[in-house]
Amino acid sequence: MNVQSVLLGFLMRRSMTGYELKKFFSISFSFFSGLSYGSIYPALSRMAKEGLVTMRLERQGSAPSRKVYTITHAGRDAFLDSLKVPLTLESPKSTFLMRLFFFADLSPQERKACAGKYLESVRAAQGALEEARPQVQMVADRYQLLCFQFGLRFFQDLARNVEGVMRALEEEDPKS
Amino acid sequence: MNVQSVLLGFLMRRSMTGYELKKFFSISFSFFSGLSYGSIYPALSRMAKEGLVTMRLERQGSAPSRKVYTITHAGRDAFLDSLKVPLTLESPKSTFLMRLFFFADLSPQERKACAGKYLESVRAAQGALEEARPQVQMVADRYQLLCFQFGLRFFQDLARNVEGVMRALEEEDPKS
DNA sequence: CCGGGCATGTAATCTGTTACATGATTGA
DNA sequence: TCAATCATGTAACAGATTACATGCCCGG
Repeated sequence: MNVQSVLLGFLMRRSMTGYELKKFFSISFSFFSGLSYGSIYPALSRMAKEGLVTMRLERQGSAPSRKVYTITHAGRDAFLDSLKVPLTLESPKSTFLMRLFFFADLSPQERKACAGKYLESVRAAQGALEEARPQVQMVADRYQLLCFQFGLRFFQDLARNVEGVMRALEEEDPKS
Repeated sequence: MNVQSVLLGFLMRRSMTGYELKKFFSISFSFFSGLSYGSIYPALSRMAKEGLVTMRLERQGSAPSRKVYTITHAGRDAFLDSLKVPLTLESPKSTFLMRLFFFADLSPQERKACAGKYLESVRAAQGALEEARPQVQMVADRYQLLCFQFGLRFFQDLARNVEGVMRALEEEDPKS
């Protein structure tokens, strides 16, 4: 699932400018992915060249022109095809996992501090996601809500997993 | 945690060639990350230039020479410093999450098939990891074992999460 | 004799981010 | 007047992967 598919997916819902796509993306997707203008604008240009979208220039007085992109039939086909490509399971690329792997090179205090801070950040992410719920519920369909819940659970599970590690660290060095 | 830090981390344990590093990496790390020669060899050359490692050429008759890399004092420092850099929480970049987001564009059957196949692959990964346990236990220290268990739990949690999605899909369309 | 493991490396490519560059409108 | 929002884009960089290129040794 690359930039192109995501952009097409949003354009399936309605026509938008690159700027709006980024905003939309930030609201709905923020917790599991990000997209920058540096990838959105070139992708839209390319897709227009390839006939997956059409562009309509909206001049508005002296204000900067908006480029409203609309998905074409070919674009829809490309998007629906991309939804059928078999998924590949990604490995849990966690910075914490990497760090944990080399915990032997840290002191007991450093180990606990590291795991503790990570746990905090996981809980913070979880909290932020929970607070975003009303916003998400405004724009999300049934499956996007499922997506949201998947994300919440993900962070909950992650927190529990890290808590397990912390318990193991405590057992090994109960003092301090 | 970039290529350099990982390589230095392994070289903290013992001196090795690029080839051995890759093998070591595959055994211990495979389930949460991968490294290719295309990134290992250039990194080792660069690190040698920067004085983080030293290289000893081992000629062995007509067989290809081995380049055995040994970590230097500067290398140790660099590695230990890299362990103290604060972790940033990464977002759950899951291909499944992306797909789920656009499930409205699939048929009920396609949705179930997608989630089902993904669940299968998660369970397969879980199984593969469990089978690798004896191998891991041979080479892993206490924290690397913790790492392994973290990975196992990760897949278990992921499977449960996907099962939750599948139940939601069933409720919506109980027939078939 | 041939496949697999040992051993090294480069070049092309991909896919994206960050920083830079510009400029108007609008509301506090 | 000043910050935020709207709006577009490029250039440099980053960090990797994949495919290519080479060649020996050993066991079956």
